[in-house]
Amino acid sequence: MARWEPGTAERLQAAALELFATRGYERTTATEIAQSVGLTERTFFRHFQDKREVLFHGQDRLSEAILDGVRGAPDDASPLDTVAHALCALAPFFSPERRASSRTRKAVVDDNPALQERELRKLADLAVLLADTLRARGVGDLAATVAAQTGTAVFGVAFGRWVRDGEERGFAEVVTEVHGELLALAGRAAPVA
Amino acid sequence: MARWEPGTAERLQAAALELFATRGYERTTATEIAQSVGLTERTFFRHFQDKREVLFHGQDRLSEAILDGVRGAPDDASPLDTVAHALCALAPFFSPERRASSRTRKAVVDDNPALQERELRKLADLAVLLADTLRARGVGDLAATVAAQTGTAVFGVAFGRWVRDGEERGFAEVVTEVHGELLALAGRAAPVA
DNA sequence: TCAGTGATGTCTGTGACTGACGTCAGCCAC
DNA sequence: GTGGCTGACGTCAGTCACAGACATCACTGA
Repeated sequence: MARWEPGTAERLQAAALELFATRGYERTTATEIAQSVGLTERTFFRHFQDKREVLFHGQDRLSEAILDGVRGAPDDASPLDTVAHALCALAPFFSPERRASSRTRKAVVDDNPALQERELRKLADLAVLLADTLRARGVGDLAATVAAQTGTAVFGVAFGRWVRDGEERGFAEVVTEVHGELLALAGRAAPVA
Repeated sequence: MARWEPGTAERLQAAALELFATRGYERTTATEIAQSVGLTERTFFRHFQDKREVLFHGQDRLSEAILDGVRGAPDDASPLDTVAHALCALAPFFSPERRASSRTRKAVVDDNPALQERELRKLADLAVLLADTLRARGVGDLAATVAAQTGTAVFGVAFGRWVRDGEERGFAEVVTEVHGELLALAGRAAPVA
């Protein structure tokens, strides 16, 4: 038998989400989270750079999936379609069974400005990676930046709607709707401001 | 003569920017900022909710200007054009003389993740206000959300380019370029993903 | 003249984080 | 099988961002 149970970070994350959801983020200390799984505060901070990060553990798999989606898009797809395609490929991460826990987590984040800030930064970091990946596909600098920025905005809006809507709507469906709305808006706009 | 000099917040802000630019954000304590203008740490935190906020003092005037621009746009302008119009009206805030200090400030922010997070949140808060203002003009819910989100993305990209480019380019000109790029990208996209 | 106001200082406490160092089971070489 | 190495953890002490409670005192208006 191992000296320590494996999956320490995951246990800390689960305990943190539970405590945050019941007591609130600010009224939960890192010491409490650690103690609730039989560890010390110091160990908590060895696994996570800071207290907020515990809610974002494992999110890089999502980012990687998006980038893979971009890299796997047809060569002749436009930048915006490439991103939309990659977002739709994320559907497995947002299956109906995961909606409940996503909602709990989102409620916790929405309830605390500090957590919102971290979430926004993760999204911004993703936008930078997205732009890099688009540039690697030959997309021009400005076009890549704008497409990446717009794409993450679409992702954010779509995710919020997917979590909020009680009705059964697949994630890809919501992405398509939001993406379509963007194109409709652009179609009604003039090229010169 | 008044017991205390007026403009305490402004003096703290100037001192903070100076110290952050020379020593770096993390190696500057709130106590040091306060003492450099003859005040105490406690007074610093009476003027600013937290240490980061000192770099964002007075930014609400910018937000108000954007919202005014939206409210003052012609009634028949499309949502995206309305936002672009409002952004161009921001040019007085981004005059050539202010570019140097904007660049200093941006360098400080770009150098510190915590400051980036705060900046992103300010932008996100602006997007919410923008969406509300668009809705008040009769724009539909989803359209208002997407236009506001896209508009703040355009603002962010345009601001970054305006600060970065050494060449003399007016802010409105950069906004028009970025906005145009977005429309061009949308024109090359298909409505169904 | 005198109570009220507002910006400030002082004191004290909490909690997020960090560096240095000690501990100890499992693994590997010899 | 013994000794050393490693990795995950604990312990201790320290810094700093913030916040509550209370005192101070120039200025103000009645």
